[in-house]
Amino acid sequence: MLSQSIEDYLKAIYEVETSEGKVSTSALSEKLGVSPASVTSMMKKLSERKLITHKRYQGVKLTPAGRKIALEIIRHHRLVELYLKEALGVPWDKVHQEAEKWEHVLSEDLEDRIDEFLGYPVTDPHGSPIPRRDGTMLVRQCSVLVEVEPDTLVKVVEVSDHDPELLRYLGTIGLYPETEMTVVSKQPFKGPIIVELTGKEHPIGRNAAQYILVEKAGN
Amino acid sequence: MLSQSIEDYLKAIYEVETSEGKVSTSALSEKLGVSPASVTSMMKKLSERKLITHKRYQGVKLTPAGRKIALEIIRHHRLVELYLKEALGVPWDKVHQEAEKWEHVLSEDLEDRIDEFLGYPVTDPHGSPIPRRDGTMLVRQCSVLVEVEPDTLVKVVEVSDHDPELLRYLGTIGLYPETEMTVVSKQPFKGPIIVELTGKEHPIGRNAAQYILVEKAGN
DNA sequence: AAATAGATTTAGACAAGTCTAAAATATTTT
DNA sequence: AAAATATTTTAGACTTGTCTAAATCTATTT
Repeated sequence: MLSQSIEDYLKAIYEVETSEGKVSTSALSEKLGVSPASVTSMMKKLSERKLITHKRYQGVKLTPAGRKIALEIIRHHRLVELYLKEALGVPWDKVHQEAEKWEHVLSEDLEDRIDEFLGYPVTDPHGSPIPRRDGTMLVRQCSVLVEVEPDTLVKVVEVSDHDPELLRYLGTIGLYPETEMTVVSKQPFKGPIIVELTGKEHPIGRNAAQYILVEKAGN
Repeated sequence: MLSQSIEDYLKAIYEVETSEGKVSTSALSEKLGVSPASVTSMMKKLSERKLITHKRYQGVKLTPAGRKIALEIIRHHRLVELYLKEALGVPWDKVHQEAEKWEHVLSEDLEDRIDEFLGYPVTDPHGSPIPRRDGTMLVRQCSVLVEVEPDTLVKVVEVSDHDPELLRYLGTIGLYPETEMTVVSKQPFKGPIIVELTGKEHPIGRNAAQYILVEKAGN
């Protein structure tokens, strides 16, 4: 069995790897809320176990074995998020926090039962793809909302789950994965992006719009 | 926040206290699968935190604060057991093992949602009473099956969850909490107890019968 | 290309929880 | 009641994961 710490590190490495390409000590330190020195010492341990490769002073990379484990944890996390929402009505801005704990205690048996209960779902409540048991994951082609040209009809694909407050705001304006909306305008000087959705216009900060993934819709 | 270890110790102390009255170092050592020395050192820590009182070489006792925490954990455990059975169809011989992990990661919010989903239940799948949020718990008057006189109609109240194999056997003969059955005979020389249930007779070992609680039924 | 700033690693300490072996205390047997 | 046995505690070590401070390496600036 792997410790919860090791699981957390592998997941963080996977996430940084996907979102930023290179995985630095400081990025992990920040993401996990531990000192850089702690990261280095854990990297040593993960290297010895062949879960990552580590070149001194150059970042870190998952081995296939490490990636497999990271994806299992992420699968747990996302299945649990969806389960909590569907089965127990936990609001979408709270499921992440709960799943952070549950992902480490989910047995394979329960994973399967939850998967079945949910009808073998493909995405979690934020639209993130749920890794399959075999370690593969759906890849989608989509754009960041902040980069979409005005006057485009888009469909929301995914919203980052890292900020509960953003999720609550998006909930109040009805912006969820699968929602269609029109990008009306981009205000200058890093001003907000205006979207139209169920007949109303809503501002979305540039910063927030970094965390919303969309694809061109309909037409 | 309390560590998982501390929670496990408090729960174990509560359980030994209820089932044996006196809580010795060796009983805890056995129950928790750690060395006696480890128990002593943890007792020191729990004493300092005023969760137990400890007299050297005489056992240990929960303080009201310690008991409250123990009961919260047990509440989590039993709610989760019932939830896993009701909502996800986990068989009753497996819920205990899962609940051992989940009891430590259940938030108050989720505890309430599960409680509501289950309709504010009073007992878990093995018939054990679920402590209430306020730290009180139903007390019932019942007998150990092994001590019941033959020719008595009894109703099963509670079955210990400590041995999955026993639970599977009892499941196959249809012996669950709330089931009514007749004690037919007690075989001599520590032989089995014979019970009649849905028209058939089944043997139950003396040892197993220690773990089955019943009350006089009907009449 | 040298100086400086920034990132990473090393060294050494600490806390939690465990262990084994030895010492201290209780209990049981003779 | 003394001896033998069993239980509990102490002492000291080990592991995991963390930290701070200092040393080392890399990248940037001038």
